[in-house]
Amino acid sequence: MTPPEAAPAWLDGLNPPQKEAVLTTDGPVLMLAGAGTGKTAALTARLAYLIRSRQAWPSEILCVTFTNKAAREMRHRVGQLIGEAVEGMPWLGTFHSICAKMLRRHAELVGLESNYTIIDPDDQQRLLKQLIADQKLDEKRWPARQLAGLIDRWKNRGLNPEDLDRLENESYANGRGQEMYRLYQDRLKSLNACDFGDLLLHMLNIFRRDRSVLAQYQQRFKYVMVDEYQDTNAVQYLWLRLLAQERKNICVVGDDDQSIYSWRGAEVANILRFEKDFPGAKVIRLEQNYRSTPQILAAASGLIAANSERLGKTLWTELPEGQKLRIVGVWDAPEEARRVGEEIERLEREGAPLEQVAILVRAQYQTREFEDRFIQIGLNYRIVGGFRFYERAEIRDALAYLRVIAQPQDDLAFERIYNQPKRGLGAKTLEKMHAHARRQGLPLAAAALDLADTDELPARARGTIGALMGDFLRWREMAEKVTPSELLRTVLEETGYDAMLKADRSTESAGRAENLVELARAMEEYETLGDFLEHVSLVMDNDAADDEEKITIMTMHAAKGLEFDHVFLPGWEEGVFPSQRSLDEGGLASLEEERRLAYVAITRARRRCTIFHAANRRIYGQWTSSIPSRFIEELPDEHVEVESTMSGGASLWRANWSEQEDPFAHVSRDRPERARSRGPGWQRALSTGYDSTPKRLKEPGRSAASFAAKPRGDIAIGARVFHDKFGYGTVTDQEGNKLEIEFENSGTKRVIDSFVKLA
DNA sequence: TCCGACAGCTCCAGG
DNA sequence: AGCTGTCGGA
Repeated sequence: MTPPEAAPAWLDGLNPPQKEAVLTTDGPVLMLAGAGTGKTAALTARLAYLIRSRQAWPSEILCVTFTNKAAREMRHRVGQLIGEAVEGMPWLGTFHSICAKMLRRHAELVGLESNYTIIDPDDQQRLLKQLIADQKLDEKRWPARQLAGLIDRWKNRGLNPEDLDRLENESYANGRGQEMYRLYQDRLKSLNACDFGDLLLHMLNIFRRDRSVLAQYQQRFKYVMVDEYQDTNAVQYLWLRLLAQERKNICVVGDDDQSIYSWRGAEVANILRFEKDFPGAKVIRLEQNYRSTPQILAAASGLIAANSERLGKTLWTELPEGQKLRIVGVWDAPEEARRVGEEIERLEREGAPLEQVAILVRAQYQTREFEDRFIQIGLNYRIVGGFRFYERAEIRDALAYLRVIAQPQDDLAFERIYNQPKRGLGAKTLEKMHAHARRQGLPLAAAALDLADTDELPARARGTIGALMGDFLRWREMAEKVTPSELLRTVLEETGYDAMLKADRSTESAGRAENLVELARAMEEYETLGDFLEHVSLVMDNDAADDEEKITIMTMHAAKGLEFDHVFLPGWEEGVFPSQRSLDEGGLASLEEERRLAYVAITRARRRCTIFHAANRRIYGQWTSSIPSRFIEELPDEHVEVESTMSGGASLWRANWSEQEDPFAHVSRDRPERARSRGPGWQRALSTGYDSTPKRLKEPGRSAASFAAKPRGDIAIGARVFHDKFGYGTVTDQEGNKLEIEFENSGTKRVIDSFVKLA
């Protein structure tokens, strides 16, 4: 280690513990950083220092964040510190994006190709639905949603199908959990796809199985840094530990009071056991808060003190006193929105920048009321999170086309668009394609191509499919020559998707067309289709860069790590916040997590924080009355001021609330973690040479492209066969897997051999 | 095959 | 309330 003789100016701006964190580069470091204590500053300074002092090249530092926002922020700030000279940082990003990048290089080790598709939760559920139907399970009793949740949780814990114990297995469809999980994983492999959870689990499996790959990354990463360490789940923890255990130059930053992702499998215990995992770890506490006024800080600290299991820390600040937290009780949700709107307009008149104003809600559904109101009064707002750009139907359609072009095995994408826009292909056709695909072990698109040349389908459908498949071949060739965005424009034009939107005179269709234009524009930054598709599934969110001044509406979760001068916290009512779900299930642990969330929310505020609670609110369309959140009661009196627009008002509610008893007597249960290595993976032999390289397979008089498939061994010319639809017949010709058959009652037809039985 | 009516579910949080 | 999936009719 070389302490710099002339410390750069940016090091001077740091306080002693921050400096220590920056300069302690070697060995394990645990930075316990309370809200607003400048941990991002310390982390970025540390990064810059490592690079500046030549202890590591940017490419030798692994820096993991939780959100894209945080990654972007860090990239930006490091750039400012060390200048443009350094080409980005290839290994700075979220767990998922870093793993996706690694997995592209080692895909074959888990039976994937490097152009694998990353499917989103929507695709995941559709896939599971299919599997549930295949297995003749009652989807009503065993919803796909539930299975998806279980699989996610298993993956978060680093469990492969074979790692499940009996108890886990029992948790779905009377002991078929493991079987369904395995089927799902097999299906993903055959689609050359993986879900979000797989990105991490696959990499963990690779690291565990293949020492040389692990060693390669252990060598590469001289330093590892992890932000929001309290939110790492088991699989992330295991992954990190493997990567860091060789050099032990790992610096993690976290705050147990801000652990709000246990629903995603995060284990606060990870931060508590860091010193055990890395003996001799240096623990550095950042306790000076630079963000909030003493009033805000005291209120938040008073609230979080109600939690039991804490590492404990004392935040202090040198900032001037400031104003107390304000608690406003209103009659109903519309009034709440009205009040917030008025307050923001007042702030605006006083000259406060709208960028410094945020409304933080517990759940996404709360945003609607504010949107309605703000549209009415013409207040500029931006909703972060929620419906992501790429979750809109038209965007998903467009992406589905691109996915099929990039990766013909992507059945989910093909299924989405084979009849979108409507081209007269319905459920019957799909069923045929599925049947054929399954029999031949082909991707759906390949099966479609196969069927286009036969008499299995009505002539019309055949022609349509042939044309569509021809289009895909052409687009696939085009993809090599033109930019992704040009390709998209062509596809939208040639499929008639554009025309479909134009023909639709509804109000939304114009917006949809705009979104597609926006999509094409966003694609212009990308050189290859693959780059873009990965980006869109992992990174793209809808806070499109715009220069207009806007207030921000987002969830408390999304707000972690951010700060605003003015923060509004609506909906502090029992059942909304803490949420009903957390009250119904999860017991004390769950309630404490809600309280941490409240702590996070309040500590986002720099200068002013206002909490609202409404007496009435619609829930599922039903007007429901509610009582103020217990968290309001828990705020220390000396740091709050209460205001109510109703007679009796909040103070009365507070009094009433105190009478309630606490129903959370029992403590949460934790299942022992089980995670071990799995056996050798299996390589799925991909069917019959179907790949993304366009092939010259044109045959005059047939559909644009034919598909070379292996014939069935047991059928020869002259054989007598039976077909479900056409009845008995005799084979008169054979070409690959296609037979010409003279049927006794249906004339001569071309059919696929898998559709007939030997008679 | 497509479209509209109706029933049932949801709304906790992210990559 | 608003969305999605299912069912019956053109």
